Amino acid sequence: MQSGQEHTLSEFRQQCRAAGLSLTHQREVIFLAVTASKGHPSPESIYDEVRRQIPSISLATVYKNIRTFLEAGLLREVSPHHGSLRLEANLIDHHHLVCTRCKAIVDLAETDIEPVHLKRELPSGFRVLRYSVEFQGLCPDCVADIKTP
Amino acid sequence: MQSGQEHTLSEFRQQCRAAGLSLTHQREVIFLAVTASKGHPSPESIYDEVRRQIPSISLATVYKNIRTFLEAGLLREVSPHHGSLRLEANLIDHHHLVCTRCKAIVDLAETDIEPVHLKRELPSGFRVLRYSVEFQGLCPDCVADIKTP
DNA sequence: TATTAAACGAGAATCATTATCCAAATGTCA
DNA sequence: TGACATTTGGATAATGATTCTCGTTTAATA
Repeated sequence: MQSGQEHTLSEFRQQCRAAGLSLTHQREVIFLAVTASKGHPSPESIYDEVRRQIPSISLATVYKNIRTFLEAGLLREVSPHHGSLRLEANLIDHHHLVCTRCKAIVDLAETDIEPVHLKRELPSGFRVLRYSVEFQGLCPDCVADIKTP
Repeated sequence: MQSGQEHTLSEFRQQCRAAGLSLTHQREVIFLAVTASKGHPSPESIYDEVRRQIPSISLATVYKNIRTFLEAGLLREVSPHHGSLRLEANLIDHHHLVCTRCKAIVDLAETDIEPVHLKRELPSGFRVLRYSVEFQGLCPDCVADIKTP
């Protein structure tokens, strides 16, 4: 185990306890693999990584625990609607309101927000073509559903 | 056919001509179904809609043409990495640089941009919990690849 | 340490999407 | 306009990602 993971590990154990999740070796290795990954890994790439330490682990176990961690708030998914392709015919720059509960997406006109300003230079060499702001939250329907379940 | 689609339709025909795409009845109905949809439809929901006008259409035809439209730039997909779940352990608010070519995602600290300001109220009832800015473009590697293929 | 509930592993099942292959429609040019 | 070459459509098989099932193993706790 590399140095620097001890802290993450004890934090992880504490988070599991707080969330009422059993501590298993598989869970520790999976979670550490995600945090150790510099990028934004896919379940498959985590599986590849974890198998180096637990060759017998099942892909289903990786998926199951990733989902558990997402539900417990220990991990987050980058895109709130990765499951199915979503289309738009509006090619003009604009922004999105996304309901994290029902996955609804509502457009917000480019002119509805002040232009975004960078405080510093971007990582070298990245060529930005456009940007869009994603406001995450709850749509009116889901707000109502939560208040009166 | 509802009023107001004639304009979209003639525009569509012109875009197809410009892109060298054959004009078919299926393509027209599919494209109009996407533009008529107020939200951000999935292929499946477009299929359901289109079948009301062309009951014999195949789901594969819908997918094929959606892909064609995306490649020709007639449509856009909402999420640049919808294909596979991507994780992050960084729960602190931050932003993303996304390479539209190789799908790489790089974090940008919350403090790297000026706070986003709304010019007007959001659509009523939407409760915003957080926002993040997605800068789309090309990462250094892909910039280099394009220059020297 | 014995009991019980939760988690694991293997593989089947499901869902979204793409590929294949033949028939039908489109585009073009004489 | 008619014939031909090309593209597209429809049906269905195949693939890839993800979830489910079920019998076995492990963790939590008394």
